Amino acid sequence: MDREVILISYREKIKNFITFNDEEWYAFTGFLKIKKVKKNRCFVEYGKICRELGFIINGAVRFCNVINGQEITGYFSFENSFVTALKSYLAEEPCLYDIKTLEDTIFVTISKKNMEAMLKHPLLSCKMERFGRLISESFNILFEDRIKSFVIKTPEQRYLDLLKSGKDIVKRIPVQYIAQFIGITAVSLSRIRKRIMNSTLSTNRIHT
Amino acid sequence: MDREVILISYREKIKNFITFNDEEWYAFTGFLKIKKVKKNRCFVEYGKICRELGFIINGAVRFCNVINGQEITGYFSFENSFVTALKSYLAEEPCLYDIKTLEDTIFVTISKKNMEAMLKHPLLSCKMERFGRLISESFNILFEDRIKSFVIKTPEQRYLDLLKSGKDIVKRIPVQYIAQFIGITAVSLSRIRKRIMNSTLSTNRIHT
DNA sequence: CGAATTTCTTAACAAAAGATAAGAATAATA
DNA sequence: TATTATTCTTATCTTTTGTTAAGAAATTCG
Repeated sequence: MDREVILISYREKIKNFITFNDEEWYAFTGFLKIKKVKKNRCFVEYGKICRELGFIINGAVRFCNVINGQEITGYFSFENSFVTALKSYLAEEPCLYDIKTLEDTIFVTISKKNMEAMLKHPLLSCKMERFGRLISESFNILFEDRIKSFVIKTPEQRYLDLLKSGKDIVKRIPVQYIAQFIGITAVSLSRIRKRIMNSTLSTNRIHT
Repeated sequence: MDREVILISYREKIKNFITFNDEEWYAFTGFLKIKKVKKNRCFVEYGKICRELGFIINGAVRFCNVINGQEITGYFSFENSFVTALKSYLAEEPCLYDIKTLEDTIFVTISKKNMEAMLKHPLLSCKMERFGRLISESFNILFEDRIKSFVIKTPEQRYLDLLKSGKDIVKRIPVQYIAQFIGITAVSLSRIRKRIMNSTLSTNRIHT
């Protein structure tokens, strides 16, 4: 995919966040970069300051903590969503996890520097404030639900919710990562899955 | 406290998010309301759409889910922080929890309607986009840490982190609510506290 | 101050999750 | 296709948490 095609796709996909007239679009695209990252590589690396706000055109990433030498994946993002190491990006401090690609992934990125330039740019300033706000708010909505699920739900309920949601994460992500996403070990999730299967089976038997 | 005093305090406290010249301030304050809520009353009520962005001048609130007839508190906010039922406020959907005051609390609030008016107001528009963005981003930073703690830490570690942080929540909040905040029962936290105490004692003994 | 209420701790048992290791099922790739 | 490697499940045992109930400690309020 060449730059022009990717940017056209990007413009379409972010139109719920921001729209442009041609003049603005021309100015805006000058600040964008395309970044192609092969499978299992880092988009953001532990210990470094994340200076990019990304948007996934296609592909997927996982947010990956290393605890006692073992990887624990806390989150996923798929195509058509914004990705960044939020705290690191916002506070300009070293990132405490990796963001790694699960597949070959194409990003459109805005560097922090360019974002700040746009926030001062006469033509774009106000629009970019809004753009930033809407992106940030969309993260808030995701996060609020996720925190609530940890506070009021059991791991089993969280897994059932995931199944019900029918999200990409269920279809495309290895079970071990899903377990970590839920906050438990793979072994424990395996037991939960068995419990669910058994109770589903016995329920079906009653009804037939 | 009368309105003028409260607003002066507000202006000072939010200056990291937004600053005004006198003309802007005059316009801005026209959109603000003061809300005083007695202890143990709702600032936001389950099932209703939250249409206010609040800021706590003094007092404190808890975010309170009702599960099987039992209250579970998932979060707290204290003076000098913004409060709203985020998802409900942003998506204009019924709120799925209460926000209740822990003490008599004074809020400065911006109604959604007024916020939208300001976002169109020639003098304030761009500033308010930014204001909204910065508030939203500050929530994101809090949320990201909190989610990570659920994914990679045990309840015991989460409690120890809280102690280390020395936050108001440790000093001002009943233990049972802290347990819920951590995602466990009060009984379980009680055991954890005992474990910690014992290991602290034995450590001290070794060193003396 | 004293009674009543609420909050916190402890105990006992059940249920769930963590750790480790080994075997089955899948997927990758030579 | 056969081999290798990875991922998933199962088993066993330990640790932790949930549940319920009862008693201790602290608060509230008349």
